[in-house]
Amino acid sequence: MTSTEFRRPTRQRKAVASALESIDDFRSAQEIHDLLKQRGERVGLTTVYRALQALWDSGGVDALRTDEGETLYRLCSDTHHHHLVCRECGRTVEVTGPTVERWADKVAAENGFRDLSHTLEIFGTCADCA
Amino acid sequence: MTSTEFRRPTRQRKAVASALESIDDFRSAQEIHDLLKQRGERVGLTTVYRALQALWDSGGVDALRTDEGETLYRLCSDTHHHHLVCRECGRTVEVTGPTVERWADKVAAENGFRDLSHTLEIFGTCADCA
DNA sequence: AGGAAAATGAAAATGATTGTCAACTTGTGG
DNA sequence: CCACAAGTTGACAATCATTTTCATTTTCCT
Ligand SMILES: [Zn+2]
Ligand SMILES: [Zn+2]
Ligand SMILES: [Zn+2]
Ligand SMILES: [Zn+2]
Repeated sequence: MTSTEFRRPTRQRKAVASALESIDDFRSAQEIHDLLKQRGERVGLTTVYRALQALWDSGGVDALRTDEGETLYRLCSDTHHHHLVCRECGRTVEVTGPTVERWADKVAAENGFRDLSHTLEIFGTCADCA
Repeated sequence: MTSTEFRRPTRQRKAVASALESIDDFRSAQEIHDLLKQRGERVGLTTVYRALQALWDSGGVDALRTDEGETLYRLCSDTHHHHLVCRECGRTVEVTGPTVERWADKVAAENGFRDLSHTLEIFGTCADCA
């Protein structure tokens, strides 16, 4: 059950993965595509979308939805965590903690819900941008 | 600073507000539009979008983003809260609690972030759908 | 009444994402 | 070495929610 990897590690898929490794914050599929173009890697936009989707499916990346409806991706650690995102510069910090996890599970269980998952994003202005 | 109301309470805006009052769960702009059409209220889709946007701006409604990129709206209470959403039937429960609020503020402050806000949605399968 | 500001809505535009499909690559077996 | 099948690619078209445009209508105020 090692669906973490592509079925076939093609040049294009490796390029997308490599691009993700070279950046720290969230980027859109189109930005990844532009980055690859700058590097001279010729990868179709459609393929970038598919590669990111595949990485998401396999849990290799984190995805974030902007207010404008864009999906941003970032290589993520394998532990469950959430994000602190700066509204100004987009800087993100991974945050973890049992507190919120337990609270979410508890309140859901109290309402008879099963098979839980949750999304949590914290937005603010970081120290540098304040 | 009573921006909670429309600048002008037109027939169309009252119709949208009325539609929201008649339903408990989240609906898309298009669904609201269809509902109004069924009621015989003639309101343009664009106007429905604008009315919902205005209600959101003024804090009168809650908005939720689906995986498919649709924005759903629901009349909401005026207190800060989050949602427990059933993946199957879409039933939603408003949940509140200081625990998660304090945790979010604390972890953000620890990282030097200011002017905070956050989004949190819990998904699961409700008792009826299990 | 009369003019300005606000609001409406039909139609066109936007823009991210997905679908299509012919061409291309890779792996396997004969 | 040579098909052949399955996997993959990418240019292009299609989708689809939402936004823009802009001419027309309504509301508000004097
Ligand atoms: Zn910042
Ligand atoms: Zn969590
Ligand atoms: Zn349910
Ligand atoms: Zn909260």
